[in-house]
Amino acid sequence: MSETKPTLMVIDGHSLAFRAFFALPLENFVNSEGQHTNAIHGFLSMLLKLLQDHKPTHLAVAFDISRFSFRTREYAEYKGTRDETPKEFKGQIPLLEEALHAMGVRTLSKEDYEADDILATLSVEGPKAGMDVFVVSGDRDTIQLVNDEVTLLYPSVRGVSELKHYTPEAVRERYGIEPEQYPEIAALVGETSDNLVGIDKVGEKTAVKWIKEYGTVANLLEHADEIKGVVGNNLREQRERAERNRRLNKLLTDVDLGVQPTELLRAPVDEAKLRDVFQRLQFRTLLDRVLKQEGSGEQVAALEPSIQAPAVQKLVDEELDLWLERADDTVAVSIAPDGLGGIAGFGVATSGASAYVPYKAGTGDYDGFVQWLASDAPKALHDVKLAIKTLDRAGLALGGAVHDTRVAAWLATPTAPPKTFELDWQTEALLGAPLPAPDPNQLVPEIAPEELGTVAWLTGELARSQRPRLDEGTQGVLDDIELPLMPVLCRMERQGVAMDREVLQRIHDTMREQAAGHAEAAFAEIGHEVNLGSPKQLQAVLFDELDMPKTRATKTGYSTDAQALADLQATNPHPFLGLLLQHRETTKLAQIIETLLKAIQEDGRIRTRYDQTGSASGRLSSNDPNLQNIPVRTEVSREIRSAFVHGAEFETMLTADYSQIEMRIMAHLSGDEGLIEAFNSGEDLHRFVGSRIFGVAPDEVTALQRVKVKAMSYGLAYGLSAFGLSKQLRITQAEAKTLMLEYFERFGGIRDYLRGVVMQAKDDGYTTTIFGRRRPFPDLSSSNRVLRENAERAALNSPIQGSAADIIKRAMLAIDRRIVDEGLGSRMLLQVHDELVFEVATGEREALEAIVRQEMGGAAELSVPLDVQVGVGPNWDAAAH
DNA sequence: TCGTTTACGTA
DNA sequence: CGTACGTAAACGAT
Repeated sequence: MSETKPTLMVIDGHSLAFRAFFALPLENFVNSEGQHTNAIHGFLSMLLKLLQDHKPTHLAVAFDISRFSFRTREYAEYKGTRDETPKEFKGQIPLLEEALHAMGVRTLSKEDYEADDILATLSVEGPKAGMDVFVVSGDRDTIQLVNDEVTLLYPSVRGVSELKHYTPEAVRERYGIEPEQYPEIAALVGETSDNLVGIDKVGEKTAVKWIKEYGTVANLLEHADEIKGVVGNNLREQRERAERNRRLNKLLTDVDLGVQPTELLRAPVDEAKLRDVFQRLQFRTLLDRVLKQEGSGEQVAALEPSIQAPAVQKLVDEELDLWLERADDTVAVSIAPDGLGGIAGFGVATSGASAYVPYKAGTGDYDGFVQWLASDAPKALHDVKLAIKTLDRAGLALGGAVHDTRVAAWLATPTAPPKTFELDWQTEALLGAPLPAPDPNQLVPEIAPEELGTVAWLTGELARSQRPRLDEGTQGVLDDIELPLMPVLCRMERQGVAMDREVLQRIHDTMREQAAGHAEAAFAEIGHEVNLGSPKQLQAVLFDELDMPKTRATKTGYSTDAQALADLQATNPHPFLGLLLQHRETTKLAQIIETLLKAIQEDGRIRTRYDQTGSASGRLSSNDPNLQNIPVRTEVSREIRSAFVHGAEFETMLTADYSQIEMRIMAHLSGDEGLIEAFNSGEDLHRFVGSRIFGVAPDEVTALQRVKVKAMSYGLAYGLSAFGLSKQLRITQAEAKTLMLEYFERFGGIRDYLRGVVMQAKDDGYTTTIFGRRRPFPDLSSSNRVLRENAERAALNSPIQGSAADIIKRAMLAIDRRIVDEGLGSRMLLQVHDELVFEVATGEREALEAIVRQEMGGAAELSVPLDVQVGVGPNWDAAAH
């Protein structure tokens, strides 16, 4: 193979990234934390193509440090026409640099100079060191750099994927001049993008003609009196413009870069770093592309999988016991259910060894292992809650779960899409290793037993990579709240809640009957049938047939929601509207009841599943069925709640809820003395607040005043605006504004606190709850106002809602511990964010109530008391009163 | 059959 | 132009 000339490629980073930013749709490239990535993605894509096409031996990417340089000092308006760089773009540059470094690419920048000057310097120094140079830039000034050794790759207007190659020949063809003459032309014509104004009436044609004749601007100006006509006059009058332009568009070729071109030899890709950066950017395909194209031979070979799991051994009997005994560190565990409620096998792994355990229940061969599973020996698993349930069904217990890769992923980025918490996603994205998966064509999909060891090992690898990344607060939440909560939630899910089928059936029939009546009457009003459940058909009826005024716009037309219908009823009363609303209400209730009836299991109980990773705030969510949104507001809906009963062997139901916990948390976090006093006074909160605002005695606060104050107080924690408040209270915006001002005059600490939360979150990029739970808020710095203001409201709410979630979770832990420790037969069944529902074993009513009051009340030390309302009754509805 | 949109239940 | 959720029906694309 013959010696080939080394090739240096120098890229103007900002210029190319900026083109990528506008070429790729912003909204399609955003990671789960809201970080925009289109410029990074586009840039790296283009870089890969450049590397593939030109195979440079040396490479550097130059960045401007700021928009200020020696040029702006000479001419303040230089590039002054450019708009402020979009925030969405700016934020991508540090990440792009990080990605480049991970790819072994040097980045260069120099205070007081532009990236173009770096390009120019290397264009001179490269050939001196015997290199050919490719300059990649979207700035036309770089045309002056082109010569036999230097080729300019210039993005065409068509986008980022096609680059025009400017060789001296191509420059001559395009402009009819030598490359080094380009700035002479540009100085005369001007350059809008640099805010350099040229000579009036002089365009490219004239400029080229002049430069062909006189060679340079300087020489042209010496002979300025030879030029005839208006343009000649203009040239003479505006000569300083041309001179200034020529000074500014000359690129410096002697910038001290502190690095020789030969030192820009391409470094190998740092795969670990690359995976880390790309994981954060959520670039999966690009990762493969980079590794395939740029990874060394070995790295490419190692891609599947990129990390090597230790060989999996089969362990039984004494070998198994010995293995466990020798594993002195945390052991990662994976479990394979057999699909029949039992367990087919386990995987176990330490950092250096992995094994699988074929399991047969009832043989006694696994006594040691079973004991170890239940023991405190530290274990890491993916989805501990599911593991506990699976084991429990098989008659086994799990102890010592010190890490859960699923919940840890959620705690780290609670706003990420749910799939990113899953094991397969994490192993692929973070470790670059596919998770062994069963052959989907199998009748009973099962992974090969030895693969269980690999699953466990990958879980362990993840755990080892996750834990050090968690900040102290998050680690505390994981260790002290989420992990210990898992067995508690398992018990609640296993127990379920007893239902009275007959009650539900009766209400259901009534609702269906009423709904049919409403529908029939509604049809009579408009003279034909229509699907009342179809917003589209309703729009036709309301806005075309009945010619009602248009309501709030939706994506597909106009709203027909309850609020819109009520508004219409106020302005354009029509019997159809009322009947439609009634129909909505009755069918909704009937539907809810049907869902509940279907969910009742053979033993007459409903079992929900609590999703510990289901919210961004730290709350639980409930599904299949959702028992956290059972109706409560209307008479009929309370009847539904009366169908939630205690099991036959229990004495009664008990419910306990925190009253105004979010306001109390606000009082605590804000330190607002007025609000703290309100809670410590024992006076009705809204009455107290109302008396302060309206300057009357608490018992003189009118009902209307109390309603207003209450709406204001509750709205605070959600970032309510004067507009929203006016809408809710049906008062004018001016009135709402006055109310808010008066409120904050008395309780200014709250306003200061809420503002402070947002400011802090802007600084940190995340909010924190009382117990250290974090939630990221990337959109707080968005230049998109809607996004930013949405983020601001979510951010100010987040420590409040999140702390409330922390507190009730802590209460659940404490209550569960007491119930277990004191050997009570009563059980905690439901959690509805600020409420806990129990069934009380015979004779335990007082004891349980004492425990619940004590542990809920003591779940956090705030500067105001945590008030707990407890009720007892034969069903959920009765107990709540 | 799927994903999206609309609507609506809770705290 | 008030936060956080889950579910269901209709609808249009597949």
